[in-house]
Order: sequence, then structure tokens, then C-alpha cells
Amino acid sequence: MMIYMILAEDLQCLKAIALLGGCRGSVWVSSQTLGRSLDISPQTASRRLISLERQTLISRAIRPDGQYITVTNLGEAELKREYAEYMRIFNGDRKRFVLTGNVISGLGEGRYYMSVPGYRQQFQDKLGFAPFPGTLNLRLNPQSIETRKRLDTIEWIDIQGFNAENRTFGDARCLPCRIAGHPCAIVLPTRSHYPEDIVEIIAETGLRDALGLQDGDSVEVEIGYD
Amino acid sequence: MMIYMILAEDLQCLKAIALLGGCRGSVWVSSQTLGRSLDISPQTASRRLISLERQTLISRAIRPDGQYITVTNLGEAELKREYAEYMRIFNGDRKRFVLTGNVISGLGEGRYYMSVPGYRQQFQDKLGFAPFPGTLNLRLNPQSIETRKRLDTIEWIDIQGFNAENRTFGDARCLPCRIAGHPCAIVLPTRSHYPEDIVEIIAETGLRDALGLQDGDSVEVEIGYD
DNA sequence: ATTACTAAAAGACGAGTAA
DNA sequence: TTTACTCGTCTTTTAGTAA
Repeated sequence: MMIYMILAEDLQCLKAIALLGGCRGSVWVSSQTLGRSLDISPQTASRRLISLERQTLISRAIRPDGQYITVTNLGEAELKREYAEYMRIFNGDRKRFVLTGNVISGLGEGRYYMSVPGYRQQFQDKLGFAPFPGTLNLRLNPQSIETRKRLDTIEWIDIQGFNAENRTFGDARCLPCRIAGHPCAIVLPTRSHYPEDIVEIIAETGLRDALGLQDGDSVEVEIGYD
Repeated sequence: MMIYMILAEDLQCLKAIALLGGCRGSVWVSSQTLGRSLDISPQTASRRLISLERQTLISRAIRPDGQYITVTNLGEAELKREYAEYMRIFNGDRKRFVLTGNVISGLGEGRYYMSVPGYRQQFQDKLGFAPFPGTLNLRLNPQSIETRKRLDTIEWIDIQGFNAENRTFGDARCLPCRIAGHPCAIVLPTRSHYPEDIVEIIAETGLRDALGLQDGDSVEVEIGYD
């Protein structure tokens, strides 16, 4: 279970950088200023930064007057893991979210991927149902986009990529949810970028038919009610 | 600014205990199990627990088969501080909350306290207005009680206690908010216990008159929109 | 099995220094 | 001013042990 764990001191340092805005862009930092804010010597601060860089948790541009630091995706993921743990402590298990969006037409890619056995089997194993060959695509309303972002801090189920039919199928992740009581899951490619206002949903049955949905219809997606 | 700072290792250990449920009651832990979950030796785990106990961040009952640990209020406060920092990282400054409740009659104590100069002056200085002599009391609806709990993790403004008129006036804290656009603040005694479903609100003007409120009327309190 | 001590080993810290 | 090295010191860790 425990494969790798960030050191407590490194985490503390990473968090300090994130608090300065390191997740949103480059922030100026010097060993001295960082050291002061963490109550450690500039030397130690310098060493911490080197350590974080070696772990690719931050990236740096070193200048004569200090350094410009950005928290990498890996670093941000680490912080989100931590954040999620605090949410578990204080918000218990009622991590309930509701996304609202409107049905839109997809590109038909979902239908294809859902038919690939390498994916189907994993969904069956990990979600408890084999997906209907087709996905329901929703365009989220602005408020739900914010909620959607917060979902990145809770636990998704990993779907492993594989090779088949002379091509590569990438990693994905999914999050169980419900629409009008139907067990579904939000599916997302892990690596390639995906529009933040769109979610793609799979279920055991065709949701359009089952719920009589048409493009433009409003749909509520409930997460964490299981 | 930096008076005291919990060590990163101690924090990590405290968090692990909280994740086991240490904030909600006693949890069984042994040096070995704790060590395994933190990837440290049982000896180090033991030392960490001793350290946390010395800082009164946890309390322990040691038995031949392990120990029963509870996170103290101080320990929980420390974890909340940490949680709040992660919220700042990921939720930015839009820490927006809405409480909904119904107007109820208070005991008239609010009116008295708001007339005490030692409090009035502090409210003027720290909130930017001198409070109307009287408070608006709300009974929160169940959902808002949950939201109310989360407010404990964000930053309140401290109001210092003092001695005057041959008695002691205790510490308090307040949180700026708005009702129908009016700048207000939730006020709460720091030490004495206060019902979790009641909030007491002050403003520059009498809100009952200004908004035409009567007992039982529903009111929305917005926090973090400033 | 525990906790928690002592003592040896390991590792982190910060002063000094160079660039 | 920086960063980041070396090096002596000091702290922390863990093994071993007792209770």
C-alpha cells in the first residue's frame, strides 16, 4: 500500500510555496525568506528546495536575486492528497456533491472506447457494471464547474491503459455517481487535457433512452451518495 | 508573527491519529501500527506520541496492549489551521458560505454586551462599524448547521476580553458577513459553550427594523463575499 | 504482544565559503 | 544580495534491552 511517501518537512515546504501562489504560477522565493517563514536556516531551505526539485514536486528558475518556483502537477497532486485527508477528518464521509449540466452531443468517441474489451473489463471489475456502449456528455453550468474542480481532491478509481489492436489505450480514471438514482460514473482520460466544463458519463444502460433525455435537457449528477 | 510552530513530523503524526478518528473519540494505536502507517520505527512512533502528549495535542491512556489516544481541542485547532491553509490553496479566496436560519428572540444579553464600551470600541476598530445595541438571533436550519461547523476552519476576528465595572468580560470572536447586503458580523463567545444551531448577529443598524424582520422569518447570511 | 529507556549509527543542521 | 557546496556539530533515528 505504501509505495512512496513525501517527507513531512518536504510537504511543509511545498505547502508554503503553494500558499504563496506556487500552484497558480511562478512565485519569487529566496532561501532566506522561505527559511524565515518556516523557521529554518537559509541553508536548510535551500536544501529543501533542491530536494523538492529532485522529486519533481516543484520546478525552479534560479536567478542571481533568488528563484522563481512553480509547483508541478505532481506537487499539486500531492497537496490535493493531503487536502483530501483533512477533508476526511473534518467533513467525515459525507463528501456530497451535485453537478448540474445540460446534455450535449459527444463525438461518438465514448461509444468506441466503451466497446474496447480492455476498458470494459476494468469497468466491470471496478465499478460493478459493464458500460453501455455510449457516453452521456454534459456541459456543466458555471457553478458546477467550480464543484467539478473540487472533485479533483477526492478519490477517483484508476483505469489502467494498455496496448491492443496495434495502438495504445491511455490511462483513465472514473468516479462513481448517480443520475436520477441510476448508478453511473464520470470518466476522464488521465493524461490528455479535457475541457473543464464537460463531463462524460457512463452507465450500465443508455441514459438517454432510460431517462428520455435530449440535447439541452438539464441533468443533476450526484456524487458521494453511495 | 511566528510564535510557535508545530514540527512537521509531529503534525504528520497528529494527522494520522485524526484520520483514525482521534478527533471523534479514543482510538486504539500501538507504536508498531502507527509506525507502519507513517513508515517509521516503533521507537520513533513512541517518541512522537510522547512529544505530542507533552504539547497537549493528544491525551493518552496507556495499556499493556497499546494505547488509547484522543486528539485534544488544541490538537484539533492545530489541524483546523492546517486544513484552512489547504482551503486557501485550492479554494482561493472565494470561501463563500451561506447560512439560512429563522429569526428568534434572544435573551437580551446581546443588547447589553453591545453597549459595553470595551466591546463597542473593538468592533468599531476591527469591523469598521459600531454595533447597534442589540443582536439578531437566528436558529439555523439543519443543513446550515453543517456549514456553520465548517466556518470554524476559517479565520475569525478576535475580540479581546477585559475587566470593567467590577467584572470580567470574556474573549469573543466575530466573522464579517452580510444579510441582504447589510454588513454584519456573527459574534460568538470564545470560551463558554454556545448552541451550535444558533448564531448571533450584529450590525450597525437594527436589522429587525431595517429589514422588517419578525420572529420566524427566514434569513440568509452570506459569508466571505467581501 | 506492549512502552520506553539507553547507546550506537545515521542523518540533518547551520556556519563558513566560493561563485 | 543570491545559491549551494563542504564540514564539524548536534539532533534524530533505530537497535537492543528491561519492565
